[in-house]
Amino acid sequence: MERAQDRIPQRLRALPSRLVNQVALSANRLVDQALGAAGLRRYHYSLLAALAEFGPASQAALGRRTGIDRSDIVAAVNELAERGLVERSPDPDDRRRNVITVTAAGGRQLEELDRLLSGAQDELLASLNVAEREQLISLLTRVADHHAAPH
Amino acid sequence: MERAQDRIPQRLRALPSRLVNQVALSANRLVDQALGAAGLRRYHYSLLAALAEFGPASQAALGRRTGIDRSDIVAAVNELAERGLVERSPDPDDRRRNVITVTAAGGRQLEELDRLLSGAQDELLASLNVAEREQLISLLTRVADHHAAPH
DNA sequence: CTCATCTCAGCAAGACTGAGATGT
DNA sequence: CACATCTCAGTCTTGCTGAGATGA
Repeated sequence: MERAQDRIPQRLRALPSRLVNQVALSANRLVDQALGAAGLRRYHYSLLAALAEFGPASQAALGRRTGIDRSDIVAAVNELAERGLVERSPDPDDRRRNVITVTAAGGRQLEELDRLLSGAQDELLASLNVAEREQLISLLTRVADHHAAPH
Repeated sequence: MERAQDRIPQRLRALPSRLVNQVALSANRLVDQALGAAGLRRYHYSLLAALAEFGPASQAALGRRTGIDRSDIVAAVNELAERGLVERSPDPDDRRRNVITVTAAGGRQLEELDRLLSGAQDELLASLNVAEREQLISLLTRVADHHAAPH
């Protein structure tokens, strides 16, 4: 019989790449939980956020802005439309496109999701004070930007 | 036609949970690339590291120490054994178990993987100086530990 | 003709579940 | 008997690719 909690190798515990993955896992768990309280998922929030910030858009543009694959946008928009949070209508200027628009209910839902998400971030960073949170965000942003850059 | 690079919503860019995910993605890409140079994967490194630090172990113990699922250990150990990096032999004290042992070649391979991985971490954190790297690691460790704790 | 858009069908990898065979 | 171990088969989810239909 082995000890209940086996120790994790130091080589692994110290690896930044692994640390970041663990934190990402916790983050995803907390965020999924929070958004799940509203019956929605991460990509729903991404879509609503993109629509709220940049206004009505084609599904292709939404895909580029949120990083959601072209193939998956269809179903996600369907789900939002079924709940009355967005409307899909043909673009009169370019009949290949659907223009997606947030409804009033969608706007209210987004505010609610913002509150839920903000709570999840607080939980995630609960062990850090305000200055430390800002520092972590700043460092992560620099690392992320460095690799997102047009190489 | 849309602009080539669509802007990402500020709500998303600012979210710590999202930042951490982006960084984790870059980390995984770099690490996979580095280990791929030796023809191995992340879980192979985890296994070799666990064996090197805690000595020969059963497959079940390896699973607990590395977080690899019991079902996936079998194949991973097979792959390492085929390459002659570990040996699988029946445990004389408990005949349900296989005892997995690192070979000399496995030890050398681990050192090589350590070098490759260390290079990947450097690439990942290239935009930070040494003090900043330590700070990031310390903050991430605190966040990770806070959520890993036996709640 | 070319390219973009929307849509669907299907693949591949990863994380997991269930269950059987063996042994403690 | 309950439980641990090793193994295989199969499921589910996610991110992606390919291709067809429509239209600019």
